[in-house]
Formats: sequence, structure tokens, C-alpha cells
Amino acid sequence: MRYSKQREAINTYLQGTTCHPTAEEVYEQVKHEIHDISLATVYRNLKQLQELNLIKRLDTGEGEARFDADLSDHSHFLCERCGNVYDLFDELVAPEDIADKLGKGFTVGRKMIYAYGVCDKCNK
Amino acid sequence: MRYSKQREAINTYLQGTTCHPTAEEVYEQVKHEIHDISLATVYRNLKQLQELNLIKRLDTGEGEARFDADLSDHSHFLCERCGNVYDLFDELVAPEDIADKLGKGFTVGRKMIYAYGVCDKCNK
DNA sequence: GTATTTGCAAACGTTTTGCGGCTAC
DNA sequence: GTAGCCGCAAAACGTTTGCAAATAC
Repeated sequence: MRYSKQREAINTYLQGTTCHPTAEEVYEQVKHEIHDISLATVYRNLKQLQELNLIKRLDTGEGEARFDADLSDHSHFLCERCGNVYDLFDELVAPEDIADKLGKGFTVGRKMIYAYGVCDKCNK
Repeated sequence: MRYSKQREAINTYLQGTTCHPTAEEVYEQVKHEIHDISLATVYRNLKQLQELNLIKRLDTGEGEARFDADLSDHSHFLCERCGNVYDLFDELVAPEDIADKLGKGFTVGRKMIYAYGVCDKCNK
């Protein structure tokens, strides 16, 4: 894989944020630095970074994917009122637990946990 | 809400299957019974049934949503080789546990757990 | 020099919507 | 009679792709 300032900028932005942006949001942010970057390039690089296991893709059910550079085994909480996505670092279930419960012969590579509700700020 | 034979057929089909079909698959199946049903009607009714909490929508990250009439609190395992979706009925985490771990003020309504790997049949 | 990446525009697949006609009640 | 539903076709949406020009090395 060859260097490109576009990929560098996308990766750097994702590494430095905890806000789980969508592709569109990544595009808007990186545009501040690289004015003529295209949305297609953002999508292409997000896909490559996923394949290199440098970022994770979150399919939260909102219609558009979100991206997360934090590779630690954690879950996400989506506030249905404000739309914020919160990290939940307590490991809730280990992949091995899931494999055990599925039964003999199953191999679990990864898991995604999404919780939905109302956050503390919106509950006030 | 008014009765319609289309909605009835969609709901009946979903209640009677455990295969987590996509909208397209629901359409293909229900067409056996109602030959001139349209895909738009399937989508409209799937959305209504969701809103009535009669079915759940699964966003597995495959690009298309799947639908599940089993409302019990369970998880899903997707085999990345054969594409099958398996139910996992052992309750892995309770919503209350998640709320506890998020902290004071958070309310968790529902959660979705998706595990990915290779199933017993494909592992042979 | 050449293989990879880019921006652009067009295409894609899934889902939603506008509309005029039909149906439940 | 009328509000809600239908089928159809077109639009909308997020995402991917084909292409010729630019870039990394």
C-alpha cells in the first residue's frame, strides 16, 4: 500500500476523535485540511482502513455507518433523543462465552453490542 | 389501524419462520400467496409492524436489514462462510446490567448483540 | 516507468415516497 | 363516505465503481 495524504488525514482524524463519525462527517472534517478531497476517496479509504483492521465500522441501524478507531473490545450506547454515541468500555461478554453458548464447532471472531435508550443528559 | 390481507400475510409468514429473512425474501415468499403484492407494500408493512413492536429489525451490517418475529431477548450469530443467521437464546447481558455500567441517569430500552464467525457445519 | 491513488460523475442496491385508485369499515 | 391501504413508478439515500489524470516510489 502506497502513502497518500488523504488516507493519512482520514486516519489521523479518526485516531484523534471519540465521536464515532459517519463517512459524511469524516469528509466534512478532513475537507478543512484537504479542500478538494472527494467523498468517494473517503469511502475508499475507510474501506481500506477497515480491511487493514485499523478501524471498525459500526452498523447501528441509523441508516449510515459510523467509524471507530478504538479497536479495544468495547460496546456502544446510542441515545435515541440526542443521537450521541457513547462508548461502554466494560467488557460485557467475551467472544469465547458466545462461542461456548453457541455450542461445539462454532468459532466467534468478533461481536458487536449496541444498546439503545436515553442518556443521562437527556433524562434530565 | 385497518386490516389488510397483505399485512396479515407478511406477519403470518414472519411468525412462522425462524430464518430471519430480508425484505426481499419476505416479498418473494408472500408473493406465493398474494401474487400482485408490491415490494413497497412489504417495506411499508415491515415498518409498521416494527413500530407496533410486533417484529424486530436486525441490522447485521450486510447491507440489507433482516426481520425477526421472535421478540424474546436473544442474540444472533452470523456465519461469515455460509451466511446463515443463528439464534442465541442464552441471555448474554441484561439491559439493566448495561444501564448500570453506563452510569447514573442512563436508561436502556433495548440492546442488540451480533456475533460473527464460522458455524459448526462450515468448520467441518 | 508503472502501479496505486485521486476526483469526478455515473451507477448501484436498499428503502422511501408521491400519486391515483381501491378497500375496510 | 372517508381514512387508510394498495400497486406502481420515481425518487432518495448511502455507498461503490469506471475512468482518465495525478502521484508515490
